[in-house]
Amino acid sequence: MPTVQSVERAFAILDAVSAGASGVTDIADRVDLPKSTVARMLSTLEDLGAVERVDGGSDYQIGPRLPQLCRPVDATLHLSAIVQPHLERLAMQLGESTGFGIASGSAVRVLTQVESPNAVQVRDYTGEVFPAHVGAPGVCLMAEWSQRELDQYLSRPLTAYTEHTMVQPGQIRERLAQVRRDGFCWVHEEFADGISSVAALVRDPQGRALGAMHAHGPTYRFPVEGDKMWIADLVRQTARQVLAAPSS
Amino acid sequence: MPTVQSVERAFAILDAVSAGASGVTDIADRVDLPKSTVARMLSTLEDLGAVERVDGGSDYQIGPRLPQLCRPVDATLHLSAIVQPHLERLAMQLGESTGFGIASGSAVRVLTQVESPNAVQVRDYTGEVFPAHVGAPGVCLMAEWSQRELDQYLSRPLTAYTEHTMVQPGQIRERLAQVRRDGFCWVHEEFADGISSVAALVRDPQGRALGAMHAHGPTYRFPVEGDKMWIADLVRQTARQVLAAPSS
DNA sequence: GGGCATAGGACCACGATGCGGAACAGTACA
DNA sequence: TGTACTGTTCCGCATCGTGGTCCTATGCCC
Repeated sequence: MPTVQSVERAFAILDAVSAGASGVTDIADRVDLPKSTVARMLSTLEDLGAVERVDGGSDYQIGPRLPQLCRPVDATLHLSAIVQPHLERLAMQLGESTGFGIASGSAVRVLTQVESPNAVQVRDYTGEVFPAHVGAPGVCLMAEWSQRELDQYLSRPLTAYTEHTMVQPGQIRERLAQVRRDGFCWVHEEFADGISSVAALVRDPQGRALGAMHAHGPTYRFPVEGDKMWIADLVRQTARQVLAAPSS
Repeated sequence: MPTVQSVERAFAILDAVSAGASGVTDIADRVDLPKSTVARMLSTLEDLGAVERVDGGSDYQIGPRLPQLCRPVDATLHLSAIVQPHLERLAMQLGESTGFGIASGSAVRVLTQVESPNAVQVRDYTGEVFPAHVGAPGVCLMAEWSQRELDQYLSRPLTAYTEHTMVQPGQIRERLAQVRRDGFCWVHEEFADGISSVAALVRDPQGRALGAMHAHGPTYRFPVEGDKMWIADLVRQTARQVLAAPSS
């Protein structure tokens, strides 16, 4: 099938811009095309937002359109976008990182994470997937599983992520019962050394769990002695607000 | 100036792919063009790497070319690439984050940072610019300034980033003399609360400072009591090796 | 297994669009 | 002021992109 020359030329020009070419003549030299051809292409690419002029001058650089194309719209991004302002507010209130995860089979995938205002903080886990039992969000989601799903999960040996990770089925069942009563879950140094976290479920108006919101921080400062209950309350309240208040 | 229709169409197709369209017919519907036009465009975009087929089938997704265009080649990236394996080895050896910064006027710009193997670590500062006096890499670079440059910098009030930041010119001059003797610099909680760091210069074969390599970590565990000297030696040695050993 | 519906892809006549040379305006520098 | 260079615009021309058509492949249903 014959290709479209104009599109090939446009990408050659984008290559040159990306590689540091500056003005029309420079780019024309690099791609071996007449200046008028390059000027017309640049004008079109600029209209499209694929390139932009540096400080309104006559030097070109890659524009915002290409990064936008690289971030494909994903159904879960919509949910992330709704949750995001709540996570940001919670991060400011607690001074720690916050995040949101959804079920991925019998694991949990971190959809989005908001950085702590502190320089020392937990690293970014966005996009990563973990077994449900090792972190607070996963435990919250497990509390919603049917008896059959739970039995199946607990019927095989569980992975310990630290020496503190709870892996005994009996203990896990007791923990889940407690989570169902409390509406939140604290996990200390089970997911990773030096990290504590608390999570609560985000539910839709029908009461189904969409995912779990969590806050986590270095154990040496989070939680402060005696603060566990109000922190858990705050996370639980924030989770409840996700689909109750308009996001803007 | 008239635009190039084919390029506009190509981007409309990229938009549709990015938005989740799957096959030729789907995309043709979304962009309101004949299938043959869309098929030809997709074939060209596929040749260019801008789109690719999902699992070799007939569904399309955004290809690797666009992210490549978004990362412009920068002269400093070459230097980063050379430094990177050294930073990675140092991060493994120390168990803390490492990084490399270069002079940017009288400030320091962090070119690259390598994560610590620890879950609790210093956040990523890559790309950020700081006044020279507030961090170990900047102080190392200041030690290379001429008397005139130093006088000019110290003639205006300096910004304190924490209550520990050294901002008195006399103290700074003494510190710089010490750094010239030692070949490294330790900074504790001056750049940010809870962070300590040590840096040493990376020099070219002519002895000129290209930038400064550093390691930093949460003060509660870095450095361990009594380890400051061997850590500083390790950073200084690693910095010396950057342009001495082949990078691979 | 056969029929049907749909999608993908190749082909080709045609004219619209893109090409590129030339000229001009603007800017920087000696 | 003159020169050199860059960016922009115009326009005649023909090449390239268009889009309708048709064929093949695939999946689904009976």
